[in-house]
Amino acid sequence: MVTIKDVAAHAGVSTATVSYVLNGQGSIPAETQRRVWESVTTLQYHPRHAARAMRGRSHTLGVSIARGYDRLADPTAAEVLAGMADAASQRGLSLLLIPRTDDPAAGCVQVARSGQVDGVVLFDPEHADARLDALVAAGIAHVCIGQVGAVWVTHDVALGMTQAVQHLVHLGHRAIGLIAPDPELVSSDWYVESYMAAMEAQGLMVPEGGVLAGGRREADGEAAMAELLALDERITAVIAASDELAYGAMRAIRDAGLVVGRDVSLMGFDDLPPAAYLQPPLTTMRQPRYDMGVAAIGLLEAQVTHATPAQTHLVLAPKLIIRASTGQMVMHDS
Amino acid sequence: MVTIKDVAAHAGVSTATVSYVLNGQGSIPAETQRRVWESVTTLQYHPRHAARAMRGRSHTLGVSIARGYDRLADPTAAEVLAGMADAASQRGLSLLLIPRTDDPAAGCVQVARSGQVDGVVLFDPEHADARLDALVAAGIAHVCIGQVGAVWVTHDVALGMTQAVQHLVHLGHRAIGLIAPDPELVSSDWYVESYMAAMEAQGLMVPEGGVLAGGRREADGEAAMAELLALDERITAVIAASDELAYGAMRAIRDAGLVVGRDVSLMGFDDLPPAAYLQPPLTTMRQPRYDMGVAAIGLLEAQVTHATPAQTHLVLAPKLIIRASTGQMVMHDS
DNA sequence: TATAATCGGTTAATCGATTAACCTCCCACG
DNA sequence: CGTGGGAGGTTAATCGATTAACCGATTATA
Repeated sequence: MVTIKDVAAHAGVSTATVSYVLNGQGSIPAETQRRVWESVTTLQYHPRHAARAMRGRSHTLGVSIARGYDRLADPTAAEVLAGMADAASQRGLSLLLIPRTDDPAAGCVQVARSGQVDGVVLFDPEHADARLDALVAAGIAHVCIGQVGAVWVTHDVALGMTQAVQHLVHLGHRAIGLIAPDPELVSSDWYVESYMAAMEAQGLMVPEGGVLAGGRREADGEAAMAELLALDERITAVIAASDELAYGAMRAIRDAGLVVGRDVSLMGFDDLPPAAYLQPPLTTMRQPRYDMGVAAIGLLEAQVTHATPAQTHLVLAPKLIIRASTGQMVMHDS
Repeated sequence: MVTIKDVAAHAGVSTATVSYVLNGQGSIPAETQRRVWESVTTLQYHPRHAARAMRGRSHTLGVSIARGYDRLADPTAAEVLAGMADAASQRGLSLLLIPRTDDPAAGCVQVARSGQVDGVVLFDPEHADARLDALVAAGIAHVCIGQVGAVWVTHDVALGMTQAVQHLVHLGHRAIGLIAPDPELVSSDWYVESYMAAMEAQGLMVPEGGVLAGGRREADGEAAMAELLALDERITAVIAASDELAYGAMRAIRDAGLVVGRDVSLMGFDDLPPAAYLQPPLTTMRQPRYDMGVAAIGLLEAQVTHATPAQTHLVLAPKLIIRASTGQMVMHDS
């Protein structure tokens, strides 16, 4: 293994000089710098990361994934991670997947206390997340993907809901229902409230019984949709708070003998890959997943380097992806 | 920051004793060990990773993703990564996403030469992969996801194709076509040859013009399928070498006024998430992605620790996922 | 009896890079 | 002529953990 000593010997200078040249410090004449760099490339020298990290930072950020690494296969998480990875690379930082132990909170703290990482990104933080509490208690820099804790990045549910309602209104819909997320999730209230606000802003009444707590899975969406279709007031458009709920809702509509996009317009939230492959393809609000990852790294690095973050949180705009599951409202004479 | 000195002072022993206790070496009496451990927990001591890594290994493995981190959002890659992450955690190893630089090969070498990682997992290795060449030249432990280089992990195309053909034969099909991958990909030949072998093993003739080079994208599958449908010999079942090709093929079948799973049976390879949501849901060969990740870590760790790997490669079996896109052959009187 | 191993530890060297402190030479200035 | 100061380096302390070598007293073995 090539060390700084080898380079120093090869270039005929001391190790200190090599270090100064490498880090662009001190007053080293151009000629000497050239010699040092030449030795570096000749010997293929790469400073030992561990030795460097012993003083100062490790220039590595940790990523804590709560629900198991199979969560990586979820495109929602993977795209955020992709954004983080790109952003980190650009800043000369590495990303470390924090090993999952029996106690995730302990794992996060351990990896930071040991100096392996300078800060931690928390995926899927929950209300009372043990990891979050532990990081706060230990004074470790961190940022949450989702509106939890002190520093976080999230997507703009209110804006998304506003655009969703507007889209449907432009198509002529007035009776718009909502299949909300599982009430146990923090975000649930946000979806419901934003929907209410968006409806009011458009001067629309929320249909009687038109807001249903859906759940998380496809089946929940199916059940909720069936209920919505059974209402007295005919609902012509439905917003599902997630794509997965929308998948189920779509099935319920079809099972009722109706055509999605014609008889009933349906929207999702997320834009997961299957959305484009459904029959009909699903109109949905694409979440700015990649950008959330980029933003998270920015906030975390600011914390690590400046200690006093200029910003504590970011809310990113979603994007309306119009496909065939929403269409012009058609008058029925039922 | 709590160091080993603090622990030593608190426990009333020397730092060496603490080190021995922590690493389970030397002959330290139980009572002393107890005192040390007590101090460790009281002071919340975590050994500094950098100091540890200065001697011996970093206990970290690198992951090099070729095509950009957006590749992470591809469930194929994400699931492999999930397997790697779980396997690494279990062995007390961390996983580092290797930062992407202008020169990926240099990045891989740099991160290993600097001792930041002990070995590297290569995603998406190509025929003449610059990263692979660089790692070999530098003598760095590595393993490829895909049959390239000296140490690799892959899925069993031959077995998958055998099972696929068998499945279709059991359903009564005899005229089975193949939409092959892009001929430029290394794996293309494997698919074609395996298909030929599987057909022969079943005593079937390959239909005239029944093997078409598809490509990579959905559109390629659509075009190929259209061509297959136009053949003189009526083909009743088609195997697409990837789910994505199958998506397009499915569209072509529908556009021809035929029903997938009844008039024409269609299979994919991969089992990506959308496969289950298609109309009809796609029968496909699920690749052992997660297990490939686990296996890769195993091979890499063996290399890192024992220098002389017992195994140089692993071929894992895929799994047939039967859905509605394949069905009993029906006699037509066309 | 001489030699060696055991006990429960300690001391000090070591890993590779950073950086504060210092050194020497040379030139300019008063 | 003496002094100050910058240019162009060097020396050595330092980071935190690991580990070979060793300590003196006691006991087992040859």
